[in-house]
Amino acid sequence: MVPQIIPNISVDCVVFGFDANTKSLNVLLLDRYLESEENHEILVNDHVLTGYHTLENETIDDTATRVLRELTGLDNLYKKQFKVFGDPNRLMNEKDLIWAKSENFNQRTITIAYYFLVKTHEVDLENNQHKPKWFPVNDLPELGFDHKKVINEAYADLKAKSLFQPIIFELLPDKFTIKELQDVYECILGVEIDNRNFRRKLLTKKYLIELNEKQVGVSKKPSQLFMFSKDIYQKIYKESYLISI
Amino acid sequence: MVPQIIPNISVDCVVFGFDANTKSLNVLLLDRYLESEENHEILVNDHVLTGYHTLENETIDDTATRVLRELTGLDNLYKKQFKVFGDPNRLMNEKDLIWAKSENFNQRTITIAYYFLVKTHEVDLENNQHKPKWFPVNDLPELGFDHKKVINEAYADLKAKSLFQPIIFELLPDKFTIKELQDVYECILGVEIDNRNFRRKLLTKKYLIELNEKQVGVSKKPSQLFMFSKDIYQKIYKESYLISI
DNA sequence: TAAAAATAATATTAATACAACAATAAAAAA
DNA sequence: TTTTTTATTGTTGTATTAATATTATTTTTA
Repeated sequence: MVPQIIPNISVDCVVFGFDANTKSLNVLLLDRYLESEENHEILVNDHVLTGYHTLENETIDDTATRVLRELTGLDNLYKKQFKVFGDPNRLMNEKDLIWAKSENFNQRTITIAYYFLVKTHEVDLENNQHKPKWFPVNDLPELGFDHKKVINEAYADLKAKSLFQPIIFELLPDKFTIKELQDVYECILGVEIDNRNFRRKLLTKKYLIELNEKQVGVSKKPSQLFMFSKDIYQKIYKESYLISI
Repeated sequence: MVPQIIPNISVDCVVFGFDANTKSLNVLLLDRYLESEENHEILVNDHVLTGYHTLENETIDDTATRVLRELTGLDNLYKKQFKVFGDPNRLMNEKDLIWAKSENFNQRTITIAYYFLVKTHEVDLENNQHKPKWFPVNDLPELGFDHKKVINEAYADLKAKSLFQPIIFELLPDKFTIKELQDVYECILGVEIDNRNFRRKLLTKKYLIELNEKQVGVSKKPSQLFMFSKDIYQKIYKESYLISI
C-alpha cells in the first residue's frame, strides 16, 4: 500500500554546513533541470531546496526527518521548523510555472520550512543519486520558487539563535579547536571577533572539554582540541532574564 | 461568490493581553459547547483558541489578521507566526472527536499558530457576539484540541522574545509608568526585578519619552507617565553580537 | 491644618563582564 | 639552526550589573 501524500502541504529543508577551508556557511541545493521534448531547448536550469509532500499519518517533523535522511543518509540532525510559506502567489514566475506544469503541481501548496545543521564532512556527495551541491549562503545561485527568501529567513533565524543557544557545535566536527569555533561564529554572524577576548571567554566554559589531543598533519604549531559536552551544558544552563532592549 | 476555504489548513490565534489590576498575562478564549439533541446532555463544554481555515487566494498572514479582526474588531496588532501543529493525531481525545463529528471535520487538518499582543483595554468583550473571555496563562481552563500545548509554546516564544525585542509595549496603554512596565516584565518572565535597578536602567533609554503628564485619579502619589517611541528605537537600534552561551 | 499613609523617586558601592590593545611561545619547515 | 607560521597568553580602562535603604511627594484621614 503506497502511503498517500497530502497534495497541498509540503516541507522544504534548508541544510546548512560549514566549510572550514573556505570559512563559508553553505547550503545544500539540488539542480532543477528541464528540456523541451521537441527541440531539447533548456526550459529550466536552476536550483532548489530539497523538499517533499507530507504523507497522511506522518507528522510534519517526520516528513522533514525523512526528506533529510533520503538526501543525506543522516539521522539525528539538529532540526528547526522556523516558518511557513503560504503565499498563494509563491509559484508565479515563468520557470516555476513551466516546472509546475511538467510535475503536475497545479494547486496551491503551502510549505513548512525547516533548517538543519550538519557536519559537512559527514555528508557524502559523491555517491548520492540526488547530486546535491554546496553553495555559500552569501553567494547563492539562481533559485526556483521562493527558495531564496526561505534560505535568507532560515539564515536570519540561525544567526539570532546562535547567540544564545549552543547550536553552533552541530556544524563542527566532534573535536575542534577554539580557533575553528571562532571561525564559525565570525562566519555566521558576519563580524570579526577579537581572538584574545573570545578565547578567554570560551575557555572559562565548563562544557568545553579539553582533550588530550592536538591537531595532527598541520604545517604549523598544532592547536589544542576540545569537545562540547551537551550534558554539562544542560546541567549548568541557567535561563537568562537579562532585558536587552 | 463565496470564497472557498482550504479544508485541511487552518490558523489558530493565541491572543495575549495584560491585566494591570491582577498583574496577570491573559489569553483570550472562546467557549466550546455542545448538547446532545435527544436529552440535552452536555457533550462538550470547554474552551478553545480562535481560529479558522485559510481561504483560497489569501495568505496565511491575512487569515490570521482576518480572524483577529472578526474576534476583536482590532487591526494593526503585533502578530507572530510561531509554529505549525500538524500531528495526524492532534484531534484524538473524546470531546474533540464528538466536536469534529458535529462540525464535519473529518480529515487531517494542520494548523499554523500565531500569537497576538493586544492592549486589553482596547478590546470590548461586552458587545462581542463570540463571547470571548480572558484567562490567566498560568491558570488555564480545560482546553480542546492541542490548544494547551499551542498556548504554552506561544508563551515560551513570547518570553524569549521579550528579552531582546521591544514587544512588551504592545501590551501596555500608550501612556504608562515605569512601574507598570516593570509589572509586565515581572509577570511575563515570572521573576522579581529590583525596582531601583530597573528604573535606572530604563530611564537611560532614549526611546522612553517622559510626558508632561502624571497619573490622575489614583489615591497615592501619582507617577510620571512615559510613552515608547518606536521611531527612536529603530534609529538607535544596534544588532547585538554578544554570544551568551 | 496637621498627621498619617502610600507609593514614587533616588545614590552608592562592590563585583563582574566587556573592549581594546601586542608580545611571547611552540612547533614544523627550510 | 634559522625561518615561518600560528597558538597562546595578560593588562587595563570602561561599562554593566547586583545588591543594598532612604527621602520626597501626594492623597487621605483625623
